[in-house]
Amino acid sequence: MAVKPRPTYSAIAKISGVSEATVSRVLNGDSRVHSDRAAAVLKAVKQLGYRKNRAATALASGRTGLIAVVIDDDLSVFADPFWGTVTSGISRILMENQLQTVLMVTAVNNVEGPVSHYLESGEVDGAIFFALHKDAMVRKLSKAGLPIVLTGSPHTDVDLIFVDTDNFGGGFAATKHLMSRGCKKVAIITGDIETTAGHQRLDGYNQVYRELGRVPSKELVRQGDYSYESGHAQMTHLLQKSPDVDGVFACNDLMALGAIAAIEESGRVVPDDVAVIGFDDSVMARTSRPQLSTVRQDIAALGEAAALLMIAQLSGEPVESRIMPIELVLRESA
Amino acid sequence: MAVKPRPTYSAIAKISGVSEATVSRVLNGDSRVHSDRAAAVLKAVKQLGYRKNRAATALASGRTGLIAVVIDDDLSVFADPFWGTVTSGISRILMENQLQTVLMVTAVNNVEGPVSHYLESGEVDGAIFFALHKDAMVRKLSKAGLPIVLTGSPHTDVDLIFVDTDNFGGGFAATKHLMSRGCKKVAIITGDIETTAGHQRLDGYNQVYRELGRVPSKELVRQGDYSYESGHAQMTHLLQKSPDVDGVFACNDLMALGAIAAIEESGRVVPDDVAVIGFDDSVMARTSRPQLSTVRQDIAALGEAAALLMIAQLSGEPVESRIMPIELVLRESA
DNA sequence: TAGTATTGTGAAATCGGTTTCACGAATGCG
DNA sequence: CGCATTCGTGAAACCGATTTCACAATACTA
Repeated sequence: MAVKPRPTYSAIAKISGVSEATVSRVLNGDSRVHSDRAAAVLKAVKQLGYRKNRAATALASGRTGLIAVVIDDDLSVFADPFWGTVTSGISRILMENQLQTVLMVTAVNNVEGPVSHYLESGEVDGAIFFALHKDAMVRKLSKAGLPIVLTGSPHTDVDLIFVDTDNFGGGFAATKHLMSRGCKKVAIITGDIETTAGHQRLDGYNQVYRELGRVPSKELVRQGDYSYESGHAQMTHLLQKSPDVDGVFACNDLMALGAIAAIEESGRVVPDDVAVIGFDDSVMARTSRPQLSTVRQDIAALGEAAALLMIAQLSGEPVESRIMPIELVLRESA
Repeated sequence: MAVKPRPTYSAIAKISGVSEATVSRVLNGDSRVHSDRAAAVLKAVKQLGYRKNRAATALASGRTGLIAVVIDDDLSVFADPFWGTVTSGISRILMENQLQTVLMVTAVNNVEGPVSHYLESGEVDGAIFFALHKDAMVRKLSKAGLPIVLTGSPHTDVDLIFVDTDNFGGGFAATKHLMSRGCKKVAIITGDIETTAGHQRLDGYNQVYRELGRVPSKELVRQGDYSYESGHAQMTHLLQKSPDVDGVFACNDLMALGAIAAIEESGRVVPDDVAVIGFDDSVMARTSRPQLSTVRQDIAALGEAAALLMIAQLSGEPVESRIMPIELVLRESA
């Protein structure tokens, strides 16, 4: 009936013959404690199977041991395994460092919204944000002193810490490969151009042309929205306006698949008539036919990097944003 | 410089002219407070923009306001959007009820592991588990008094609360449809047969045969592991051993796509020669060609139901496990 | 060797709420 | 109308850690 109450400092202090203050010192790595006393405390801790009460620690120290991971509601957590993977990478690293992940899937638009209030009021020690469209709120929180890491580049390049895929490099590598396999007229179907990631991929694409001393005609740059349907629609448009297009870099796999569908519907063959490269290396890239050549990002590593940057910030170390390398995965479509 | 300190009960008590005890009563809905005093307190609260300190509340009341969502590491959070969707459903509902989601992506096998200890030691008010392979740990925690909800049926049907898709109904509906479109010899590629979900889908399949007074030949029941490759391999095997198979129910979309690939490689046509139905209605089902007929589960609703069951448990209401309905989505493959 | 600086330690205050307890006032009952 | 309840309230204890502060013991300076 009577559940055995969890041990507290009081019990440890009694057993090891020191004061609670000393117990606290030992457990928080204060070096000024005599080693034999410290040993006695640690022994008692082990003997009792003691574990700190997080709430008490939080109240007394102001540190909660919680890191928020904030995901915009609009975002396709619902359809895109990408964010799940990033999140589990984050969670794993945080757990290894005695931190827990608080997941908030919610509308992040509002600077005065509940999320903002929650994060401001010290319920978490830091926050990791995913791919924002606006960073007003984040900047406000950052100014208020909350350690923050963005996953995905910030818009205004203030001094926010972020991790991101090498979008430019990915766009460059994909386009370059299309060129070097003989494509003369390489188009791009961009994603949401509002996002930095979308922009950077386009920049990579343009850079290839630039290095060849060429300029892509405006018609070859089509704007999609990362959906299958937009890939299909933009490709259809491309094939009508520029029937001699022979290569396409789609800014994600979903649009690439849409594009391939459109190409085949037009009676052309992938990759012989039109080569296609996607971005993400999602499951679909392997399971589609033809299998999709694509730009792979190490998504779990992205999450891990984000978590590590957060931990570094918490421990007061100087931190620098990180760009994660990409890898071109060649399959059948290009 | 000096940051304005957050208001506390003390401030509210002073402004509204009552004691801190009364402030607490008002803020916790104790009905015994005079309405005019209560009004004064609420006014002060609003005026100060007061928000409770979660750590202090947790320490004093023993309730942390946190619900753990525990995901087995092995699980394909990495490749499967399924769990991300469930999780965001959970998170949304919990947030609406002033609860936060603590995400733990970790190996759940060990009854004596860190997760178990963490959950036992009162750091969270409850835990929602995803698709377990063993429920020893969960049963232990449940016995220890921690409110628990499983997503996916438990193995040993002790009195654990769970939400699950109508796997039986899904298997039944898919198989039935194949039969009624004229298939004579319908095979099944099962998922991990260790999981209850896998079993139940198979049971649904068998039930259709049973109602027709038939028994599926052993050869028509092939065991996969939910991977694309296993779908491909099992289908190839099927086509060799039972060349006259004309319908396949694959227990997830990924295997269905693998099966379709194998069917087409053998020179047959989907759905004319062999009709295929998957399970999940993942993105791939829409983007593949032929588009995949499949069993749709309302995944977000699954998460929401799990969260609601948790909330009900926390408030002491009697709760019952829930089975969520499925829907057959017919596209091109069957 | 006297005087100051440094260490190691425990008592007690503190963090910000919740809850018990005691007590006066208001109500119910006979 | 007198006594037993019930109600509303505030003072104070409490939750379990951390941290300040004072003090004794030791180490260093001159």
